[in-house]
This record gives sequence, C-alpha cells and structure tokens, in this order.
Amino acid sequence: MSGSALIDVRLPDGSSKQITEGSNALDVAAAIGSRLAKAAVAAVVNDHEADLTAPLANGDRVSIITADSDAGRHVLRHSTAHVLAQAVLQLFPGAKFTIGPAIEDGFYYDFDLPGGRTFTDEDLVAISERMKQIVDADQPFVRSELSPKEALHVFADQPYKCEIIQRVTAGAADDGDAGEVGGGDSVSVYRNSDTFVDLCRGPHVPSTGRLGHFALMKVAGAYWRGNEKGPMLQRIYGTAWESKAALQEHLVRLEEAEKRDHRKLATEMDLLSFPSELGGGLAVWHPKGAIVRKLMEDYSRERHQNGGYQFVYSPHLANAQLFETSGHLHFYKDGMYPPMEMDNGTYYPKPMNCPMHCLIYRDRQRSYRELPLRLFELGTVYRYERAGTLHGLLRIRGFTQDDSHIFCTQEQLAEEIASLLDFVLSVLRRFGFDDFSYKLSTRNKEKSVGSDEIWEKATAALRSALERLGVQYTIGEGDAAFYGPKIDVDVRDAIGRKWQLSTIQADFQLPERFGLEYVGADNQRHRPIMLHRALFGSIERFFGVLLEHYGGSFPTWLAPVQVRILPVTTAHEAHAASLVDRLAKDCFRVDTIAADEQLGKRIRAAKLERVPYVLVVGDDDVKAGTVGVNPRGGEVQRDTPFETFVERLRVDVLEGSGR
RNA sequence: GCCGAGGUAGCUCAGUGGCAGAGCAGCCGCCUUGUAAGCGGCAGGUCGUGGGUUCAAUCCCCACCCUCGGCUCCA
Repeated sequence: MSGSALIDVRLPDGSSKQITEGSNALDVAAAIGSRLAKAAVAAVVNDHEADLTAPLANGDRVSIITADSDAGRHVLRHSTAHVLAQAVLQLFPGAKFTIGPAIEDGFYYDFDLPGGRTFTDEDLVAISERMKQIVDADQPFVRSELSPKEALHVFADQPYKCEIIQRVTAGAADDGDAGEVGGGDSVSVYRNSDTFVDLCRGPHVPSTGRLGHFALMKVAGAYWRGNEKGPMLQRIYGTAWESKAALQEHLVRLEEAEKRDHRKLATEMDLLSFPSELGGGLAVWHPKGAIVRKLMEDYSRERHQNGGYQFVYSPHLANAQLFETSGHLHFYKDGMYPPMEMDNGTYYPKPMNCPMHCLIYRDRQRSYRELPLRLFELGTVYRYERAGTLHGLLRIRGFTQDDSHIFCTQEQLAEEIASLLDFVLSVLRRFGFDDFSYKLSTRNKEKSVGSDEIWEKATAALRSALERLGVQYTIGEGDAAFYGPKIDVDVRDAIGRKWQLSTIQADFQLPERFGLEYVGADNQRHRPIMLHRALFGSIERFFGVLLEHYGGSFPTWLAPVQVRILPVTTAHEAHAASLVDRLAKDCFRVDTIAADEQLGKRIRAAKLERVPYVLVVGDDDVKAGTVGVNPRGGEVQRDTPFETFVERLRVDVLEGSGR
C-alpha cells in the first residue's frame, strides 16, 4: 500500500521528519508536539501558504503557522470573515455577498441586502450569535478547485461572485480578486457546510471550531470595488484573535485610543473648538490651545532660522490667473473653495502657498550664488474637503502649513533632499517621535504632467537621498502629486499608531509654468528645480497628532500651564502669589488657585488638567522657603527648597525644547 | 458627495405627544484645608435650524446645518 510508504519533509530548523505518505501539515505539527498542533492554523509549504489538511509530498519544506503570529491571525480573521458571511446568508435570505478580507486587527465582509435593507446594531448581535453556533458546530473548511464554468454554476445566484470569477478567468483580476480566488485556470472555493461555499484562495483553519475569539465591531457603507459610482454595499467590520485574552487586550487598546482622541481632549482641556456657526472643518483656538500652538510655531521658526531659511508672507487670496498658471485650477478645482467675483476679476482662497513663493522667486533675476534658496512660511490655506471626510483637526478645511519651497540647481538636488530629510527628522524627534517610516511615491501617468525623463531624474534623486540615509522605504506606485514624486515620512506614536506627517516633493513643473530662471556661473540662464517641503504638514493636524501621542500630557516645555501653586489655606495665598510672580518673571507659565476648596480637590483638578508640576505651600514652606512638589507621574517631595525646584523646572524645560 | 448613527444645561448623559431631569463644572455661603472629589444653596435649556402634522411637538414627518463611524477623495 502506498499509504504506508514513508516520506521526508524538512522543517524550518533544518531537520527532517519522516511521515507516512498522505500525511498533512497537521500530522507534522502533531508529531512535533500537541501544543503546536493545537495552535496551528495553517502551514507554509515550499514558501506558499497552504491548508493544514493539504497532503504533503516527499521533500516538501514545511513550517507551521500558529494562531499567535501575524500570519496566523490573518488566517483566523479570514476564516472568521467566512463564518460571518455564512451567518449573514443564513439570517438574511436573498443577501448577496461580495468580498471579505482580513485587514489590520480584523476583517470585514461586504454585503448587498435585498431591497436596500441595512444592518442595524441588533442585527449585529443576532449575526454574532449565529456565528457562535457555526463555531460550535466545528464545521470543516474543505477546499476544492472548480473550473470557471462549474464555479459560475455554484454561484449562479450570486452576481458579485460571478463578476469576480469572470474577471479572474478573463485575466482582468486586480489584487483584490486574486485574493479571493487565487487566479489561474481554475478557481478555488471553500465549503464549510452543505449550505455555505465561498470563493477563496485560502488558506483556512481546518474547521470553524478553531475560531471563536471574535467581535463584530461596526457596520458601515462601502462602495463595490471602491467605486463611488458603483453600488453602495453594507460592510460589517469585525476583529478576531487567537485567544480570549488577546481579544480583550485589543478591546482595551481601542479604549485607550479613544481616551486619547484629540477631539475629546481638546474639549476637556479647553484647547480649541469647532463652533457649528463657523461651518464644518473650521476651528477656533482657545487660549490654552493657542499657547501650545504658538510654542510649536516659535520652535519651528527658530529651527528654520538656524537652518538657512528665509521667512516670507503671502495673502490668503489670489487672482484665478495665478492658479491657472500653477495648474491648481486644472487639477484641483473641485478641492478649492469656490471663487469670489470681484470688480477686477475672479479670486480664490489659496489651497497652497507654492504659487506665491514662485512669484517671490521670480520678482527679480536670480543668481546661482543664491541657490539653494529656501523660502519658509506658516501659510494658512483653505481646501474644500468634502463634508463626509472632515475629522477633527486631522482633516480640516482651513489650516496652516509650515510650508517651505526650496529652489536649487540640478546638481544640488540630491544633497538638498538628503539634508532636508535630516532636518525634518531632527525636528520631529524634538516632539517625541523616534520611529519613522518612509514612502517614495511615484508617477501616476493619468494624473500628472511632464516628461518621462524629468520624472525619472527626480525619482532617482529622492531614492538616492533615502539610500544615503540608509533606511527602508516602501514604494507608493502612482501616489505622487501631479507635478512630481515625493517622499512621505510616517511616525509611530506612543501607542503604536502610524501617522503621515512630513512630505518632501520634487517639482520640475512649477518652475516651468512660472518660467523661473537663474543665471549660472556660465552666464547662461537655467531653470531651477523646486522642492516642496511640509514638516508638520499642517499645524492643526500635527497638533492633533501630538495631543493623541502625549495623551494630553504635553511635555513641560509645551504644557499650557507648567506649574500650579496651591496654598494650603487662605493664610498662604500671599506667599503663593509671590512664588507665581517669581516664576512668571522667568517666563514660566504658572498660576495659583485660591484655597476656596479643599487641597485634595484642587490637586485633583490640576491632575486632570495634566499640569506638569503642582506645588503645595503651607506653614512649613512659608517658614523654610520650601515647597511640596507634586510632579505629574511622580512622587510627592515635601520640603523641597524653592530654588531647587526652579532649577529642576529650568532643566526640564531646556532639555525638552533642546535649547 | 455616498451609506449608517446622532445633536437635550459649559461637559457627560437620562427622558417624554401635555410645566424639561441628573452628575460634574459655574456662582453664593459655610468649612481653613498638607497631596486625586468637604457640606449646603442658587443659577443655568427656543431640547441643532427652518417648515409640516396635531387642540398641543423636544418627541411624529420633511428639508437643511453640524457631529460621529465608514466608503470615496486628500495637491
């Protein structure tokens, strides 16, 4: 019998394992250990992910994917998405299902419900219950390969599935489709009961009993194939984990993130607001928010001054002609505020500062000796973001860019980009970010202008700057702006979330459009290259990111109130006031609260406001010239000499701001 | 812009086709306080805006504005 023949498979540690022919990866896992078999969700066979139940061949290289790895969770989530679809199809007769991939931290599945019905929160509860039943039934996931014809028959009443099958077999599949079915001449499907079958490339867990630590999170609309002219589907988002504890931790992380929500903190801390009378996406800054913003801006100005930038200002409005020249009206008219008709022409609020900076450059003849010429402006721009996209400070209609435009020669380009990157990272580090990632965005043929040669040159310059820095980067194929390629810098915040902040963009177009020139050493006229560079990006957005990063606890150099002095009783108020004066003279931000309430209550209020230092002064302190120091996140120290505290404060502020 | 959920006091949130509710914050007293909520009182609302249905609308219907979760978009 061939079944009793032995074959060898190779394991990741280089060793071999002898198994009987016809065995699968699950058997291998079991032979290694029962714990591994229990944690296994799929396998990698000869560098390809495969089901645990797929038979192995002699000489196969096998490694086991366990549920607690990224790849394993991906499988769990994808399998859970299938169970979600199964439950929905059972509970909503006539529902059409579309695609349901695993995503970061979870999965989703998109449905088209009969009669335009939508899911309610109660539906989610019922669906979740049904999913648990499917998990309890421990249904096996059984893979099979079908010919396109067979597949079309199986999914005859599922038009979206048929569309996917047809696209895949016509070779027109995009990545999403291939993820569903694999691709090639046959399509793969997984059946996990008599009544439920779905297109899928796999792999899947061996049976639904391996799932169960999931939660359905929310329901949302989503366009079929992401096309806003296509049908609007109903999407259910869920999350799934390898254990109850891991699921719980994830939910706690979400709560943590919610506590840090900048909109919530901005209200609680009285930093800024979005009065509805102002209109959507427009903010007003309250004193406590404004002081932090001012400190950020002051710091930015100081760094730019030292970094060889020249400061400029430009108006908020410009004649339409300017944006015709720059190309903004052609490429971004829909994203601009509507025009104002005035007696001598049409005016638009500016969506960017670069056209103005080009005018400054062009105002007189420039010499190569002036280059690189670095212009810098905190320039407020207005963009007509669509109503549904507004999001606190992170997506806003009026905002201020820390915008700089650098004009340089082609020879200077690579060097300038490299030093720009250094500059950007050095400033970001000062705000507590030290985990960066980089993306190089390349040309989108349909949405761009300029010759291939110029694009290639600019892209190469950006790439060489990244390589000089010696960092990893990803490529954003077709993500560039219309005028040139760019490098985006993402940061990871204190709780591991990624934010896109800085951008460096090469631009050969605007110099062309504005006819910018310089006179070279050869006494000939040449065209400069322009670099766009936003560091914070938008001050508003950066402020929002910082607020979430610090969870509202700004470092002392940025804190709206750095020191609060609390007299124990009314008898100590005058003393407290004298300490306030003393610190205010040294430009520290300090206040005091009279002893109308009990000390504990006033301390609590200061803590909720996240004041870095609370000083308590009572009889002992008045006599001895000391203070009780209650630092944010630290231990109380009674009887600290006041001057000792001042020195500590000074060091804290200076170190924070790097001055 | 599209799908869904919302908008009640400064904040967080109850509530009802028939005089609008709480806690915190605020103000006024009392307490004189040593490291995260002392006690009492007062005040505070065109129930997002505008229409409609009704004897009566904060509640039901319509439109608009704004917010939230997504989708799409993001120079």
